[in-house]
Amino acid sequence: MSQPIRVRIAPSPTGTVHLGLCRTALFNWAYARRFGGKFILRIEDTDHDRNTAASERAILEGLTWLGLDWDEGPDRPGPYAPYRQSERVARHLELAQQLIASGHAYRDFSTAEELDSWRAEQEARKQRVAYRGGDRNLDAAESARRAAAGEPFAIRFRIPDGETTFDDLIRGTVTIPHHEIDDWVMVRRGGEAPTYNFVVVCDDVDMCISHVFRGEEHLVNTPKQILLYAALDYPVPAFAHLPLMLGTDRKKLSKRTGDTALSDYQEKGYPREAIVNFLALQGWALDGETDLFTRDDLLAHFDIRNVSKAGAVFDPDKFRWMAGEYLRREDAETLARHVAPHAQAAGLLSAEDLRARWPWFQEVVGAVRERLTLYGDFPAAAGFFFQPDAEVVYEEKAEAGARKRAGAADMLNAYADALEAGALDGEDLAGATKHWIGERGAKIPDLFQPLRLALTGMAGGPDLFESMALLGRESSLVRIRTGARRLA
RNA sequence: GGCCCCUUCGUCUAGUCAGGCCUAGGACACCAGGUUUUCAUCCUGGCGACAGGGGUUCAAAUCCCCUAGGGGUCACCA
Repeated sequence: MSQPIRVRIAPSPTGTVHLGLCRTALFNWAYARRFGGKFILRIEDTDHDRNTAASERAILEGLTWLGLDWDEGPDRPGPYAPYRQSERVARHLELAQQLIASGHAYRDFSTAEELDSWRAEQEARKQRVAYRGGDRNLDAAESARRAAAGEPFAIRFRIPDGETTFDDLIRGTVTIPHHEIDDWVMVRRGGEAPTYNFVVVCDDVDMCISHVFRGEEHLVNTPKQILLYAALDYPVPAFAHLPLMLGTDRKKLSKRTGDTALSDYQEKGYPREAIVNFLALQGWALDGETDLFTRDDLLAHFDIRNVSKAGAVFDPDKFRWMAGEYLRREDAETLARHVAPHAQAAGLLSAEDLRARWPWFQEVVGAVRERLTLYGDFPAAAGFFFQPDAEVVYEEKAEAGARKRAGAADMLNAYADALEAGALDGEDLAGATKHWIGERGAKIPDLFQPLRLALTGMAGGPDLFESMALLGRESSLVRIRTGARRLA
């Protein structure tokens, strides 16, 4: 294995950017970066109705956002361009012809109807037999003549007798008997459209891919491809089949049991490093003790050989926890910057407000940071700071709690009076307030609970005095007076 | 159903290749305490697993065999 390390991710641009794709990309990327290889992005857009330009863009943006940079790709031309499979079809067809000439492939003139009836026969016989096309042994000259006459055909790979054994970097030795494998279609009837299993190998060959790391669902495809490498007379790359990411139903992660799109997590405000960290933990562990590790830790220790074999059930709770860990480690400035888009999206304040009151905004974020798990939690946690003073939204539970305090309204008014009179001025408003409560023969919650309601409308929240400072004297007083009125 | 892969706490996993350091470690979740003006954060403690059965060995989570369970795959989709 002295050849240079070149790994790749080959997503098809259909739909959203799936977390499974992100993890496969991450492992390929990490391997390339750890061992000084190249990471290639190739778009698998073999002509299909589902391919969209928007999806291709989403893939490039998503991977870029995650910080998984590639060395060669559709937007980053390298020595093996182009990096979009649809642009390489001429080459695929050329190789297909070459394989017909060498006898590794043959033209199958079977019609769709013939195929259907063959399949029906299998069904009836209750026993599956691999497809060996009727035209498999057609005389070469005859085959060429019919093709020249314009008769439509598909090109199939000729699976020899025997079995294929290969060494999987994660699973060890895997053997699959050939009688399980169809003579598979390399080029569809019509002669213009090559299939996935074919182009993948053609392109991996042409791009000198040394290691193929992909999902376990491709494990049984591997013999087909290995046989093709041999037919093309090209060294077989190393393979590693990653365990699948499973949903809570223990089946391949899908929308059935939760969010699977990277964009879902971006929109909810998961820190990107938390996503990378969590994805890495799906099948790989740094040392078994440390769950939280940096990208550098990953790059210093990652090896595909340490990836586990068993599928990993995706645990949304642990993912959220991890997001919170990363979020809370951010400094005030960074956190505020990450939270700002969510505050705007929720209509809390405009871009201009944000600019004009940036230092204040940072302090507000700082006041609630312990209550955030995701950036997107900010509007719910700190929304009250942005509500009109006379219209603070009271949560039912909070209001009920405040009403249980006898004389809550009077208490609030009296407290407002004291504040206005400057009776509590000084360094320590919290201490002065507690002293004030004691003088009146009341208990702390008698004031604090209604006060919290008046100020924030919530039952929980940041420190009351910090909140008042952030709200400002005027706003605070209006809110307290309003609270007294509403509780009366 | 055939074939292939997999199997340690509910979940993610360490330990398995090189059998003894494992009365199986960490984390999430959960439960119970503590800190706190509330909520949250934070701290402490608890609960909790080697799928089952046979071997091999002085010794097995670790090696071998069988069984069971789960998953993947069987397209002119990718």
